[in-house]
This record gives sequence, structure tokens and C-alpha cells, in this order.
Amino acid sequence: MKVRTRFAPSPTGFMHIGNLRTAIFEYLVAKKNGGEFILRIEDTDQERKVEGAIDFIYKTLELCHFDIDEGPNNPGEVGPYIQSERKEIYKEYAEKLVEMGKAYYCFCTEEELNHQRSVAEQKKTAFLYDGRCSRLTKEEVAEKMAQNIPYVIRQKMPKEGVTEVHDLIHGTIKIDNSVLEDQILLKSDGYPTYNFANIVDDHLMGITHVIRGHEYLDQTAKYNLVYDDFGWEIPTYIHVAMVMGEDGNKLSKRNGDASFMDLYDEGYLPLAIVNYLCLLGWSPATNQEIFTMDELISNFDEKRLSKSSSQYDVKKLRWVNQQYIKNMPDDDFVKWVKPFLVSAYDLSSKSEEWINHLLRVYKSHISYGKEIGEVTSLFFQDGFEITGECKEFMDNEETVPNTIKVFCDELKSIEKWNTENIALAIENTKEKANVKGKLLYMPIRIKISGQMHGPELPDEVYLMGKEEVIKYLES
RNA sequence: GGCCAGUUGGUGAAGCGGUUAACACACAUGCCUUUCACGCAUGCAUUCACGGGUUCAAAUCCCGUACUGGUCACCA
Repeated sequence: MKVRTRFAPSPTGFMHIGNLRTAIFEYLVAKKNGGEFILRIEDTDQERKVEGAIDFIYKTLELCHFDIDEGPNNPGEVGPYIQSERKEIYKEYAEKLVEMGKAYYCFCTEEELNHQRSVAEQKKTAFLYDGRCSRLTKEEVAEKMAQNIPYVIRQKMPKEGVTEVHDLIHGTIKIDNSVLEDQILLKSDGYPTYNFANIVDDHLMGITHVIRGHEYLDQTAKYNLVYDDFGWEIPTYIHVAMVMGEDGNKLSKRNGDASFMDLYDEGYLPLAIVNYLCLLGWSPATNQEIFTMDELISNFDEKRLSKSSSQYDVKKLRWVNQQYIKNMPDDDFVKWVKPFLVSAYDLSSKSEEWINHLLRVYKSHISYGKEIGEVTSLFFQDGFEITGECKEFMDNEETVPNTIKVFCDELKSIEKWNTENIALAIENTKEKANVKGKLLYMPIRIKISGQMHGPELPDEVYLMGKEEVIKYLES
């Protein structure tokens, strides 16, 4: 049987990093087995629906290089792929269960249930729906229907025994049936509950591996009971451990960097994010850490997924991202970072050539796109003060004034402004001023930038521009 | 509160009864360099949440305790 996995997000216009990680694992399981990856939109909660969210999901998955074999925008045989368009299907299946005697109509109102719930709470006992509507006679049901009393469809759950859940990484889990409530399959608005829609869709769409967050593990017993009632084959379950925030708590939207788009906007490369996310809760059999998508597919092994949750760590993400940056050809790098520089500074007076030179110089200095702004700030500052260590150096070394004077004269005589000639000017200064090492470089560096560090001096001088440098040297 | 799962250094983790407890990030130090970054080198868990048991031998198997997380909706 062909392996089919699915990614089933809600259309909220927001891609949480934990969700994306689940999608990655789903994608890898499918592709590793030569199977198919399906996108299904779970919008049974109409209130949370956001305009354009489907395109947003497609865009995100495309950025991450996931090929969607079937989905709302590229349907296959088993559509529709949007749950709100499948409303009738769920109703049909729910009613089928009623006919089979495995489910029943329930006319209890929410108020009644809430009341019962609060009574139970006062008695400090767990509340489970008592199943009173399952005892309604055919006639009573017909009568209530005729009166148009709103109803839900509930599944009859066994009251005794245990239900076993087989999970690929957790093994067999046993859930006591006595804790299971007669679950609602179809809501009074005619929409299915999330769980029921999931089961029906997964079966009808031929999903073979259900990969989802650990928080669904307990609920899986309820799933199995529905599969059993229909006589459907239960899929392979893989419950992946959750991702925690850097503070050890669950990731939340509040935490800005928990969003894929936020990371993307900050200049993290989608494939680097995917790569990093894979390493959270999964480890390859070898020590390799940087993978192409193809390598990920061939190396992935769901049996090596971790049982315990892991913490999101930006520092490691930065490192992974840096590896990707390092591996980019220079031209690609320039093309990619430029927008981040553009959004940080006004570059209207700068030439294309200048910008490219600057970006190349800083390629090994940044670990994410936005960092380019911080790291190049000395070329965009409006003047500076020489303080602290720098001032101390300038004041205490006798050779400083002369070195600067000599270098300044050398620069003035340069005809073609390029790094080679600047390097030559530095060479000449070394001889004429008879200084070398720190005493040669530092005075210049400090005088033109107010800092003791920066890129290679010829590059720094070059990028600063002749006029500007001479202005600082003579000040 | 009931139930379910998890627990190896600051972080991600390997480990599957006998290893000096891999590897990576981070951190520290050193080298390289005019400096920063890059790169390179070295160091960083006497111990695997804790307590008991099984065994010649336990991070690895069993039991209990603690802690963490999840779950108990006409939300997904």
C-alpha cells in the first residue's frame, strides 16, 4: 500500500514552529517511502478562519521545499481538501453509525450539560455525560426531531475494559474505557467535531501514517473506537514529542520567534529552519548535522524520533543558518542579504558596486539576514567619539600622530581608489612612518571608525570612501 | 484531582547489559590575524532525576518516589 501522510493545519494565517516541524516529519515519512504528502485544511471552526490563509500555507510549504501532492489548490482523487466543503460527508457517516446502533441522537442542551458539569465539580467528581439520550425510544427521537429540537450525534463508548493504542515510538498504550465519554461526533450546527472529521478524512483520503503532536496521544483511544465501529483499518500512529520554548514552557504565539514567518523575516533561510527543526526530537544515525532536503529524506528514520520533548534554542538555529550562509555562492549571498541592508539603511547614495563589496566582506560575519544591519553600522554612523580603550591607545602611543599624517598623505596620492592601492598605501606608511602591527593599523582604524575592530583595513578604508576617510584622518 | 507520557551536561543529543558516557551548539582558554569575524586546537557530565531491586556487571532490565509536560469541551 502506498504511504500517504497529511498535514492538516487550521487556516489561521500563522505557522507555528512546532506545527511546521510536524509537517516536516509527515513530509519525510511520505517521501522516504516514495509516498504522497497531502494538505488538508481543517476549518470546522468557522470563527477562526482567516482570509488568504490557504495561500499562506502553500507559500510557507513552498519556501520549505515541500512538494504537496494533493491539496485544495492541486486536488487529487479524494477531495475536497477543505473540511468545510465536506460537511455532508461527515453527516452521512455519523448517521451511518446511528443506523448501526453505535451512535445516537442527543438532545441535551449545552446549559443542561454545563449544569451537570458544575454539580460534578462541586462534588469533586469527574464529569462524564451519562448517556441518557441513548435510552430514548425511537418514537421519542422521532418526536423531538419533528419539533426541530437541535441535536448532536454521540458515539456510544464501552464502559468497561481497556482500549489499546499502538504508537510507533511509544509502543502500546492502554487507556481505561471508563474514562471515555460518549463523544460528540456531529455538532448541533451540523459540523463535525475535530476528532471525527479527522478520522473520516484520514480514512477516506487513504492516510496510512498519522503523525501529530504528543498532546493527541491520550485521545487516540477514542479514535480507535471509531475506526473499530466502522470496521476500518487503524493507521500507523506516530506521536511526536512537543517543542518547548527557551524558558522550558510550551511555545506560544506571544513568543515572536515561535513563528516561521518571523524567523523568515529576520533572515533565517527556510531550509536552515527545516534542517534545525529536524534535529529537534530526531537524530540521524550518523553525526551529520547539515542536510540537503534529499539527504534528509534518505536519512530520515521515524524510529529514531525522540520520546521526550525538547527545547527550542535560537543559538543552535543561528549556527545552522550560518552554515547555510557559508555554503552559499557569493553572488547568491549578496542577492539574498541585500534586502536586509536596504531595510536597515538609506542606500540611495551608494553604488551597486559598493553595496556588493560591503556584503561580500561581511559574509562570514553574520548568522542571520537582519544581522547585516548591526554589523555594518560603522559605515552608516553619523560621526563618533573616541573613548575608553581607543582613547587610551591614541593618547599613549607617541607614534600615532605621525602615522596618521603619513597615511593620510599616502591616501591623497592614490589615483585609483581600490583595495589594492589602499593596501599599498598601508605598506608605504609602514616604511615611511616606521611602524608596524598594531601601531600601524590601530591608529588608522580608530581614527576613521572609533572602534578597535572591523573588517580587513583595506576593505574598511575602501568602503568608507576617500573623502570621508581623509576627513576623519585630518580631524 | 483521575488518566497518559517523559526525565543523559546550560541546550540539542548518541547510547539498547561490560565504552575513557559519542557528536554538535553554547561557554572558556590558546593559536592564527592589525582588530573583529572566520578557521584551527584544547578544556568543560567521576556520572545518566532520586531510592530500592535483578545481575559477576546497570545510563541501559524491574518496582517505587519526585519532578516536568500532556489530557479530561458542541476548540482544534
